[in-house]
Amino acid sequence: MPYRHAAPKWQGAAYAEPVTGRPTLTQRRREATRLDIARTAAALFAERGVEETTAEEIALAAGISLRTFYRYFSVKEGAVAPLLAAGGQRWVDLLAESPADLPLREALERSAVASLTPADDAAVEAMHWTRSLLRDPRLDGTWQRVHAGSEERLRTVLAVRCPDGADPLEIRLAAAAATAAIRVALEQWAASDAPVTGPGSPQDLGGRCMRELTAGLRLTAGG
Amino acid sequence: MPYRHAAPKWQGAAYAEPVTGRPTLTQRRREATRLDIARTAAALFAERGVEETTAEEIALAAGISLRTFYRYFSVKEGAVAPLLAAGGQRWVDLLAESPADLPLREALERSAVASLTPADDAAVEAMHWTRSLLRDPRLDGTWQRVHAGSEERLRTVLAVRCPDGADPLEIRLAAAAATAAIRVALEQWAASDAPVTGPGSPQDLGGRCMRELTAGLRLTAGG
DNA sequence: CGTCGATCTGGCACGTTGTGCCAAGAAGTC
DNA sequence: GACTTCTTGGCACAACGTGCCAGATCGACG
Repeated sequence: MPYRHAAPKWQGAAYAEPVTGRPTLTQRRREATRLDIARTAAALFAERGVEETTAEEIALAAGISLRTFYRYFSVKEGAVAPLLAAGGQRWVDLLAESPADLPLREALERSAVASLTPADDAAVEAMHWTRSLLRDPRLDGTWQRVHAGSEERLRTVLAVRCPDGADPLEIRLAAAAATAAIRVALEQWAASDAPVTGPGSPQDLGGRCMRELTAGLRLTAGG
Repeated sequence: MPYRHAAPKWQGAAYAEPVTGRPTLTQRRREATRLDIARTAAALFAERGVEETTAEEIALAAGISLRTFYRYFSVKEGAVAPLLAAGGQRWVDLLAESPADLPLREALERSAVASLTPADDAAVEAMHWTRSLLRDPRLDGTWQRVHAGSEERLRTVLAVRCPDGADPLEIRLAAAAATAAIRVALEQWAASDAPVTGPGSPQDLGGRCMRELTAGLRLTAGG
């Protein structure tokens, strides 16, 4: 059950992205609706369980039709993916922006810890949703899929930063191991009752995992 | 969609497992049927794709009813899990049996490589099925789930081998990273056209990945 | 051997999932 | 305002996955 996410074809001339500034109004409205649905679904899933929540209920609660719901998310369980994937997205973005002369292992660790440090209320909220949602085994698939997406994007960024002749296997391994480290840190945190900051927090556990890992991975690129 | 696998309740007095020898005849027949379905499903999935294969077709081809199919596998895509999970099962079994005085990182690497080295025709067959099945994105979820299962079982075995005060986070990380390494090796092999032995084979790539990893993971237990 | 209890099986009904199709409305361009 | 492109929701529909029930089958025991 792939997450096709009802990819709109922004290839038409009409909704072309303006050269300057951000995406068009329609695009932003669409993204807002997407997040609306995600929050609605998260609330229902956390309150009454995934199994006991129908796609129609989510749609109705979000003020849209069932058919439209499936245009935003091709799978019911995937409706909460935007909340679960936000951190991972930030991670690869930060890594891509980090200074090129920084040793790769350092860049990886710093960006990971930074992405696990909630920057605003939305990030704190997303972490709490993560903790709630991870209690439902029916979202395991979504959780795995989200990290598979992170892993792939991370692989791309790593490939850019690494010397041209880098072994693809090494890159894949580094991306997979690093993603697994973040996942483990989040799972461990979610299973505990630690707050989002301080000892036992995601950035604490994540930092420990990443250090444990990068101490051995031969990521010799960079400074 | 959790894999409940229609767990039979072998708690009744009737089908109690004999103290000696293997499981009862009924149990073995059940396992055989399970593998039958798995092979049938794999053949259909590989031939015509997961999307285009209905659960009823698998059931019919395997000589059972649709209802019975769902008693063996609660999700259509999960029907091939036994084939994909065989290697991982062997891995944790080998690790659990490996000598206790062997350094953990050595034991991990050796058992991993051994489990990736096809021991019989069935193992070779399973590897070829793996390669075929990994081409269908609709089996990504099953693939991830299989490794999630391996990771959990590996965690259990590692916990037994590690000193009592071992950090749970460290154990989880090691299990996750090692599982990811094997997964990457298999994915890389499946994407190539390398044979099941020699350079580029699963045990070759798996060994490289594990060495890369264990060189850094602080698995200081054992000799 | 035959009885008994537990399990396996298949058929049916049923709610839910997810998609194709189409017409109506809204957004953006000229 | 005319035109194009995209979004929306309603309908129909195949497939999915489960609860339920009656019949067959298995294993134990006397």
